[in-house]
Amino acid sequence: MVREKIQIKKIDNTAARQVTFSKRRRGLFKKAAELSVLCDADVALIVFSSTGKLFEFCSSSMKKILDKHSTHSKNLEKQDQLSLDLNLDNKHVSLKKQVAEASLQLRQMRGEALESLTLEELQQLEKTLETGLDRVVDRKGTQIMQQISTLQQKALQLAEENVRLRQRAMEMPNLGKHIMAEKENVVNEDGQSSESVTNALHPGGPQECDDSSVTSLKLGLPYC
Amino acid sequence: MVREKIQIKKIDNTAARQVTFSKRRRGLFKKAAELSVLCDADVALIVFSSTGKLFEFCSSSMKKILDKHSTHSKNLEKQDQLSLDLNLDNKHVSLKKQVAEASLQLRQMRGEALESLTLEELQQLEKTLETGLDRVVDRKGTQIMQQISTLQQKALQLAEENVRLRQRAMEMPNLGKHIMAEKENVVNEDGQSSESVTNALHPGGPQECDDSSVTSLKLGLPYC
DNA sequence: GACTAATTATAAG
DNA sequence: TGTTATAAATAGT
Repeated sequence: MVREKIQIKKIDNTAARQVTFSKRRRGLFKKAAELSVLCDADVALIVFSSTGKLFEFCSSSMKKILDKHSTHSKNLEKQDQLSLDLNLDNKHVSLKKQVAEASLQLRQMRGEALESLTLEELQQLEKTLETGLDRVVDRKGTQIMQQISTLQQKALQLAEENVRLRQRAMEMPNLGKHIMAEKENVVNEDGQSSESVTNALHPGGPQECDDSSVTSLKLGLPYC
Repeated sequence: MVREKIQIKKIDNTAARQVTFSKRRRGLFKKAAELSVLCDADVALIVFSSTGKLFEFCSSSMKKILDKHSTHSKNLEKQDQLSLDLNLDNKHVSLKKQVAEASLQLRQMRGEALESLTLEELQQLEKTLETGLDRVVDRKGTQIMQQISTLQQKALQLAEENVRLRQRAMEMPNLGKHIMAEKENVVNEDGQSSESVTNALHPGGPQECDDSSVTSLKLGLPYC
C-alpha cells in the first residue's frame, strides 16, 4: 500500500503474489511476535503458502497452544476426539467385562465362588462339568492308546533292526564276537537306545513320536 | 509506534497493555486475513490474552489447518498421539488376548478343543474338573439341605398357625362351622398358601425364603 | 533484495 | 472509544 493502494483480492500474477506473500508473511510474523511480547499473549500462527509450504510461529510451544485451543473451543474437533475416546473406552469396558465374566465362569467351573449360584445354575454347572470330564477322560484314553501303539511300533522296528544287525554281524566273522558281547547292554538300555535309534531312523518323523511321548507316558499312566 | 517509538518488551501498565493488545490484535488479524486473500494462503491464528481469553482467526477451517499442520510437522505432538494410540492398542490387544485365553480354557473345560493338549495337560484338566465337580456337588447338597430345612420350618410354622387359627375359630362359636368347612381347601393349596402366609408373617424376611426357593426345589430335586 | 512514495498501524493523550 | 502525529509496512520500481 504505497505507490498505489491495492484491493484486497487474490493477486493474479504468480510472481507478484509470491513476492507479496514473502513480504507480508514476514510482516505478519513480526507483528505476531511483537504482540506476544508486548502484551504477554500466547500466539500461534500457522501459514500454508498456496504451494503448500508450511510457515509457523508460536510464542511458546505449538503443542501447548494447540492443546489449550482444543480444550478451550467446544469444537467439532473436540467432539470428534471425545466420541473417539468414548468409543475406545466403550470397547475397553466391554473387553474388561468379557474378561471378568470369563474369569468368573472359570472360577466357578473350578468350584469357587459358587455362593451366588442358584440350585438350577449349580445343576447346569454340574452337568457341564460332567460332560467336560467325560470328554477329557475319553480324549486321554485316546491319547494313551495312540502312544502305546506308537511305542509298540517303535519296539517292533527296534526288534527288526536288532535282527538285521545281528544277522549282519554274523555275516562278518571277524566282528561276530564283539557284537554278541554287546548284545546285553543294548537290551538293558532299552528306553534311551530306542529313542536315539528311532530318531536316527526317522529324522523328520511325526510329532507324536518326539522325546516328550516317553515322558508323557511315564507321567500320564500312573493316574489311569 | 507513533508519537514515540516503543521498545518491544512487555508493557508493565496493565491498562495500557490491554489497550495495546486490543489494537494490535485487530491489526494482526486484519493482516492475516489480507495475506490469506491476497496470496491465496491458508492461515490459522490463535491468540490467548494474558487473561486467558481466546481469539482465533482462520482462512478456512481451523480443524483442517491444524490437521494439515500435524501431518506436515513431525511433531512431538504427533509422536505423543502415536504413542498414546499404541498404548491404547496394546491394552486392547492385551485384553483381547485375555479374552481369547479365557475362552479357550472354558472350551477345554467343557471338553472342546482338546486336540492341542498333551497328556500331562489332559491329566491336569481332568483333576481340575474332578475337583470342581466335587465342590459343585457339595455346594448343591448344601443348598438342597438348606432349602429342605427352610421348607420344613415353613411347614412347621404353618402347622402351628393352623392350630392357632383352628383354636381361635373354635373360640368363636358363630364361625366355627365355616372354618371347619374350609379346612380341606387350605391343606390342598399348601404351597401357595404357605408362601403368602409366610410373607405376611415376615415381610422383610431372609432372602433364602423368597418365592424362588419353591421353584428351585421343584426344578432341582429331580436331578439328585 | 533495495528504494521510495504513499498507505496503514498505532502510541499517547 | 476516537483523535492524531508519527512509526512501520509495503506496492511498485
